[in-house]
Amino acid sequence: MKANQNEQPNGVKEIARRAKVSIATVDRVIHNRSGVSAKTRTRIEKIIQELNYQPNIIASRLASRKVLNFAILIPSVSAETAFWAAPLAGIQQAEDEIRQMGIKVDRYFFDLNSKASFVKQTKQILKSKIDGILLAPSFIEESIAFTDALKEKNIPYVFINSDIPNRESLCYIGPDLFHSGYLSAHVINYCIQPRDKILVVNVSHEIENHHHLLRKEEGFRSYFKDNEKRIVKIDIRQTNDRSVEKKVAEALEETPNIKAIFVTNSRVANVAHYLENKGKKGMLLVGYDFLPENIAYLQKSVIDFLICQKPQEQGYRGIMALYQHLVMAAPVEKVSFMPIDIITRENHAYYKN
Amino acid sequence: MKANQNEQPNGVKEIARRAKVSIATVDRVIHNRSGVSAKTRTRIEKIIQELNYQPNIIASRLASRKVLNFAILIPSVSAETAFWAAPLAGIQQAEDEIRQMGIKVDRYFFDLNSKASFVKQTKQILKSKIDGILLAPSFIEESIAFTDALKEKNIPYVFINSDIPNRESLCYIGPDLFHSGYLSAHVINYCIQPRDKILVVNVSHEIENHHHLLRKEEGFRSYFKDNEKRIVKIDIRQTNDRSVEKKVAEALEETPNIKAIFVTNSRVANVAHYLENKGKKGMLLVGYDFLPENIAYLQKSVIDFLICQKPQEQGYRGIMALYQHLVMAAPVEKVSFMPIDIITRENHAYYKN
DNA sequence: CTGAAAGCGCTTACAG
DNA sequence: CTGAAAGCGCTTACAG
Repeated sequence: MKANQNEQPNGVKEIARRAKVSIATVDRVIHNRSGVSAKTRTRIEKIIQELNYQPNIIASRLASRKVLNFAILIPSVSAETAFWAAPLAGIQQAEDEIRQMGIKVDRYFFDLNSKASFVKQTKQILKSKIDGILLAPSFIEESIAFTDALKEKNIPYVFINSDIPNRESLCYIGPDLFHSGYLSAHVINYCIQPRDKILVVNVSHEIENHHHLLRKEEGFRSYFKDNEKRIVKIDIRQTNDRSVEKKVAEALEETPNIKAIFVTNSRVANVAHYLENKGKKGMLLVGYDFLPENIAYLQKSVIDFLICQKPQEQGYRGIMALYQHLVMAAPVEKVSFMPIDIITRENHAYYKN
Repeated sequence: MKANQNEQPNGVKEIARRAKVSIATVDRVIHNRSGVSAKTRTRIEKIIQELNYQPNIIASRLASRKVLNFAILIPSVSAETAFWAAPLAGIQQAEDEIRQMGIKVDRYFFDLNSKASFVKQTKQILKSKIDGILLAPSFIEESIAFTDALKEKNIPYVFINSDIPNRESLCYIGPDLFHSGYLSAHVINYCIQPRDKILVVNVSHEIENHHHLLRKEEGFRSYFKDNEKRIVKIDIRQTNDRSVEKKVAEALEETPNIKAIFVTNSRVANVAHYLENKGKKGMLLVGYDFLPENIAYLQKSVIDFLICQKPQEQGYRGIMALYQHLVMAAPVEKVSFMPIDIITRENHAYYKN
C-alpha cells in the first residue's frame, strides 16, 4: 500500500509535523507524561485542540501490550444466593467482549453470611495488582474501609446492586429499591379491592443490616400511606421452609381478609411453597427476582408477579463502566438505575435477565 | 521493546514458521483466497487447527483500512411514526461504538404510507456499494423482491420490528406479536371482573396489510378463547382524533359494561384523549409503545399500562448483528425476540427504551 | 503459486 | 527535554 495516500489526516504524525517535534513527544503530551518543556507542551496541546484529535483506541491497544486487570468482588453463588449467578454471567459476557482489548477479570467471592470472608477478600485484592474493581458493597462499614484503601491507591471502583452514596465511586449500577417497592404496591393495588388487606413479608437472617429490604418496604408503604391499616407486616429471620410456613400461617389466621402477599426479596418461593401446599387459591403473590424456583411458581400461577432488575445487565454494565473509564477515557454516568421489570407467567420466557 | 519476548505465541507468524511458508500465504488460507496449492493449503489448515488460532480482530481492522458500509431502511419519523425515533437512536449508538472499527452506516428512510417510497429507496440501495443492511420489511411483497436482489449480490440483511419468516435473513430482531397480545390479555384479566367486557381497538390506515396488528389481536383473543363474548372489537381506519372519538363513543354506548380498552398499537393516545375529555374514570386502558404522548397519559393515569418492546435495542442489536457477522465472523442467533415489558406510571421513569 | 517488504496509528525502550 | 527506531499482529500491493 502506498504511503501518504489515504493516511489518517489527524493522527499523531500530523500533530508532530505541525508542532515540529517527534511523535514520541506528542505521545508524552497526549498521555500527560512528564519530560516535556512547558512551551512545547502548550504548542502541542493547541494543535491537538485545533485538529480535534481523537486517538485511535484500536491502534493504541495493539501497540501497548499492557494488560489491564479488573477485579470483581461479589457474593458467591449458593442455593440461598442464586441471584448472583446472573451478575456473574453478565461479567463473563463483558469479559468475552473486551478480552481482545487486553482486559482480564479476576474473580473474588465472599460469603454473604460472613463479614470476615468479605474482609479477607478485600485484603487479597489490595495485595494484587489491579486497575479497577467492581464490587457489591453488602457490608457497609467494611466496604467503606476497603474503598478508602482503593482511593489511596487511585484505583477506581464501581458499586453494583446496592449503593453507598457519597463514596466517590466511579458509578453505581443497580436498582432504585424504594421505587421498586412503590411499583409493587401499584401493581397489587390494581388487582385487589379497597377493603382487602396486604401482608408484607421480609425473609432474611439479618434484617437489621439489610437496608435494601427495608428500603423496598418503605417504598411499598409510601404508596399506601393514606391507608396504612391495610398493611400487615412480618419479619422472618429463620429462612427455612418450616419457619416461613408457620409465620405466614399465623399471620393469615390473625388477620382475615388478606388478599395479597408482598415478599420483599427472592424468598417469595418459600411463601409460594406454603400456599401451594395448603391449596390456598386466590391469594395474589408478588415477590422478587428471576430465579428458576420462582419462575416455576410463576408458571403454576402460584406467584403472580415477579419484580426483576436485570441482574445480568448489572454485571455487564459494571465491567463496561470500568472499561469506558480506563480504556476509552470516556465519561461514565454516576448513577445508572436498572429498569423495574414486571414479570408474569406470560412474558417471563422473553425476559433476558 | 524487545522482540520475541512476549510475542503472541499463536499468530500468523508462528503458523508461517511451522508451515515453512510466508505469512502472506498463511493470510491467503485464513481468508480463503485463491492462489495457494492444495497441498500447502491443507498443511496450513492443519496447523491452524492445532494451534486453535484466533485472529486478532483489532490488528486485522487496523491493517486492512477497508471501510464497511452498512445501510438501514426504516420508516421516516413523523408525528404518526414517532416510534421509529427509538430504533434510529439505537442504530446511532451502535454506529458510535463500532465506528473505530471502520464501519459506516448509510441511512435510508421511506414513508410508511407509501409503498412507492419504499421501492424507490430499495433501488437506490441496490445501486450503492453496501456490505450489509438492516431493514423494516413493512411491505411484504416489496421486501421479498428486495431481499431476492440482495441474495443475488450476497449481501446479508437483518429484519427488524416485524419478520418475514423463511426469507434467509441473517436474523430477525423484534417482538413476538402474538405473545404481546396474549400478555396484554393476562394483565387486563387481573384488573377487571369476570363479568366485565373488553373493547379491542385497531387504529390504522390499512388494517388489511398490517399483519402485525392482527397478530396482536389474535394473541389477545386466544387468551380469552373460552369467553369470546367478552370481547368487542372495532377497526378505525381514519386515524384523526375526531374519528377515533366517534367510533369509541359508539362502541361504548352499544355495549354497556365495557371496563377495559385494549388498543393494539401506539395510537392508544387517541383513545386516552377521548376518555380524558369525557371525564370517563375507572376505564382500564392498555396500549403500546413508549412515546412521549403515551407517557404523558400514563402519568395522568388515563393510560394504565403500556406494552413496550425495547425499540432502541432493536436498532442497536440489528446493527451489531451485522457487525458480528461481517467483522467478527461470529455466528448470529436466527431469531431474537425482545422482552415484553409492562410499563406503568410507577416504572416508566426507569425504562430504557 | 509464493514471498519480501511496507504499512495501519500508536507505544515503548533506549540513547543522547 | 527530545527523537530515531522497532514493534504490536495483521493486510496489501508488488514482483517473481
